[in-house]
Amino acid sequence: MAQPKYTTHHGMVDILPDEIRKWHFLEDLIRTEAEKFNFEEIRTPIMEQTELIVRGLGQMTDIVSKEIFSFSRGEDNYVLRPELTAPVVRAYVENRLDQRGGSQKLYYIGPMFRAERPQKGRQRQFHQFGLEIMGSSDAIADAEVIAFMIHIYRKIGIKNTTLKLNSIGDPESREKYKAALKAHLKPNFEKLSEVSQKRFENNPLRILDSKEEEDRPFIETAPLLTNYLSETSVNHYTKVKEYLGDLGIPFVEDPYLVRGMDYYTETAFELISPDLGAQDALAGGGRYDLLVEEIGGMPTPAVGFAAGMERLFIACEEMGIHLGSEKKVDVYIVTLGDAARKWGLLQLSALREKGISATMDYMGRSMKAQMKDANRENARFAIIVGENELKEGKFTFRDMVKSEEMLLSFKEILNVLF
RNA sequence: GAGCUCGUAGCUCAGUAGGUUAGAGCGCCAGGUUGUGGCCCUGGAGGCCGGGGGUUCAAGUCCCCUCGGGCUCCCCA
Repeated sequence: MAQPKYTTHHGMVDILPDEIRKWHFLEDLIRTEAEKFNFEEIRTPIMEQTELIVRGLGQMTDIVSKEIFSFSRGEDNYVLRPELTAPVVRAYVENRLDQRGGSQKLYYIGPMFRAERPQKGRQRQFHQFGLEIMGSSDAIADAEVIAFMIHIYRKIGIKNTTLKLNSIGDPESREKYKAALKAHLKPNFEKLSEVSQKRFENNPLRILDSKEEEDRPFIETAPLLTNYLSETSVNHYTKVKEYLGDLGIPFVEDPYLVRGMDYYTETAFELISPDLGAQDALAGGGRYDLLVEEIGGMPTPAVGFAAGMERLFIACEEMGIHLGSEKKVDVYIVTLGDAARKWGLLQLSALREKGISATMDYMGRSMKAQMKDANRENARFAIIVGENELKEGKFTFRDMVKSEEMLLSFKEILNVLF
């Protein structure tokens, strides 16, 4: 096929009418379930100040160092948001949401942008939903965040998942651990993979995450972060695990789980699925107790997660789950002749006024073509109107499912439709 | 940034050792039914065989370049 003149940018996809129903279904589900958990939606701009993202996620992270779309205009630096935790925290601080009292429970749905090489489950514009609880350091908050996340996947029927859990502690214990880890790796520095060598100074924790074969022996013998956690961190982590157990949410502890953003503290978790291929993370999140202060707000503990919507759809496909209903319309008005077309146009509004969805042919096609169209559009009923019907004031009212017809006045049709 | 792989109708794909006007199924349009959908039958529209160059009497088919898609590494949703 010849390549069209204009196409979407690499890694950016159109969501077409045939697939929009599953999006609506998922969005509706997220909204109704989030409200059951008493979360409120927040919408922030697609673009933020570059500095917010750099400071928030960390200069050295992969996302900031090579995956953000940014540009400047005059004095201002813009960035297409690569995630929403930092922007939500910004909004929380900027709008003094803490003054609403209590902890703030926020959820969001929307597009994110990362300049990566697209592949299965990875696009440059993709969609996430997620939630954040601001103002609570209690493990109950961690448990609720995870519970909501799991709840959504259970509700949809995606069962083949694993919840990975870890605690990365507070900054002090992490510093102590980093020192110990570096001491352990240093004698074999030359044998480490190239990426790991690069991370040795600026981000040694991520070496634990390495999938490079040559790193494995050193990772396996490395000290565990778990053993360097402060008493407070251990207590918090223990509580989280206890609550998850009580809630009947199975999890696997993964002491090597380290997440990509610098703002994480304490609890870190990831929901993975073997159905996704190489990009196996359905959702991920954790606690970020220092981010609010980092961005200029009062010290405020917080925890949240983000989930990839496209990846959720991939998991559904693999499991044969169909989201959303078929497209349909209540009434299709089939018209013959100009007078009938005008009559149809007027009755469309009358039907819609009553809350009935209705449509008609706009192309002046034959009756057969209109019936075919009504069928394709999944019309429940067809109203057929020509010269005779107009004269008599009685219209052919066809039940498209039962294939039965009656001759009724428009008023009688309205009665049947209720 | 690196590697692998694939580009033939709207979609899924056939195209035999290079050989005349490039095919099928689905979808679309029309007719069979002068006012009736889904099933069936018939017909039609729709392809610079991704683009450019080369080899050859002859290229969808072979070679080179290029563009685009998909997958993988890294990392993440």
